[in-house]
Amino acid sequence: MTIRTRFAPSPTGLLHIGGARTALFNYLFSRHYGGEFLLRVEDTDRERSTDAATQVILEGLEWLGIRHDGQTVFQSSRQSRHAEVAWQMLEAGHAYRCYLSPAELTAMREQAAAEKRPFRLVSPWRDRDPADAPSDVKPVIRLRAPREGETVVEDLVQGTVRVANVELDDMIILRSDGTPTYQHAVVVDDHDMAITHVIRGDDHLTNAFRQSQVYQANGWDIPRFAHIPLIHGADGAKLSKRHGAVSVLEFREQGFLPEALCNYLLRLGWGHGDAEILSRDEAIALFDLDGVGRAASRMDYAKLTNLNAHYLRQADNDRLTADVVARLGVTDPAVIARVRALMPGLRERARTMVELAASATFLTRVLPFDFDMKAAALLTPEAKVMLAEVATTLESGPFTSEAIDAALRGIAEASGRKLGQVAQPIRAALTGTTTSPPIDATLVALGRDEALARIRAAAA
RNA sequence: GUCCCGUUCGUCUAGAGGCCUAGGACACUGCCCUUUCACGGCGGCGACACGAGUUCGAAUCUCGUACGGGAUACCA
Repeated sequence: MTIRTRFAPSPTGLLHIGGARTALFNYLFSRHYGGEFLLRVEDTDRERSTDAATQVILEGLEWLGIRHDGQTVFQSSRQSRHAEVAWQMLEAGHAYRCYLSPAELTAMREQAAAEKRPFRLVSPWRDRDPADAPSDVKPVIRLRAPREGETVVEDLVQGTVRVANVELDDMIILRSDGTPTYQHAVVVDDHDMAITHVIRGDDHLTNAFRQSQVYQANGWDIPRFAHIPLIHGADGAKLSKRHGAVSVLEFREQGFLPEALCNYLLRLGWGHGDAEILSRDEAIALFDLDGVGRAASRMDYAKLTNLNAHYLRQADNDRLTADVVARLGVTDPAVIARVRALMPGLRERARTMVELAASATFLTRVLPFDFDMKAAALLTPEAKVMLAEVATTLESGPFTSEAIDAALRGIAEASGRKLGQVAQPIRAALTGTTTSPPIDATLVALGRDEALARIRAAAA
């Protein structure tokens, strides 16, 4: 049997990291078993769904490199099929028309609350003669759920979960306006799409009971369920805007690489021995549902950042340069060349693209520029004399890393200074700061003309 | 309220009755390396929520308590 999974977001907001991880797990699981991964946009709530949100979800998945198979299914386009199934269930006696008005429902609920007893709706219309139906109320269609026994869900992550059927009331499958409810639509769609494994957040665990009943009423095979724990904020509370970046696209803005985010998300709630760094291929080879934990996990930016630094160090220099140049708004080919030249040294020192870009800004400066406090302090009268000497020395000879290194060591030795005492003032002159990649590489990236101009300006 | 789920270092996790004096990673921290900043290397700190029980033996099994989370919609 071909394994088929799906990711079914509702386009009512952003693609947050919890959703992204759910998509990742579905994707990895299907790939691991050589199956298919489908995408279904659950836009049945017309009020809250927007095209913009759909686009954000699509863009987020693409950025993360989570590709789905086949056409994207829009749930709204399947409403007639949902209704059709509802009518069939009605005809077969697995569902019934309920004429309870919203007002009556509210009254029943309030009374139950007042009496401090749990509210379990038992609709009088479940067994009442439809001939008694009031003519002024448009009915909803409710599932005729079993009243006795229990419903059991064999969950691949949570284990066997069971609930007494008396706890579950007859849910609405078709609203009075003829539109399907989510609980019904999901089942019909998953069945029609031949989904074999439903992997989703555990906030849906209790929905699985009701959905199982719909499958059973229709005589359909129930897919395997896997309810994965939610991701919480660093404070342990449910993820929300106040936790900083929530949307995956925000992570992109904050300078995280998609491969780093995927690796981080994979390890959040899933483990495989001591494996920490996993490429996409390794993840596909190793991923399985038995490695998924049951407890909610917290978002940890420090770990994400550390992972990002790892991937930054092995990323392609041209790719990083393009990103940095875009973030800095640089268009001058000469400056772009400097950034590219120094990229191997820069990327060793940054943890995010934002930091990388910041570390490259000195390459875009135009004389005269400001020095930060520490850099300015390095430019003592004595240092300025030395800088003039350095400038003179570097005027001739090959302007290569090796030659520059040799020349600077010569100056240090001749003047009885440590190399650091020579390099730091040069670094200050070149960058206006006290940190940069190795001084020889920095000089080479800037080019002889620009480098000497900066050193002379600082020596003056 | 009721139903369902969960609980190992600060965080992510390894752990499927003896291999656990509980391992790894991040964070924090000491030292080394060093051309600044990083990287790296070697150390340190640090956890089985609590209480009963089963067992020769429990982080691992059972029950209870506490604390979290989710669900209880003509939302998804």
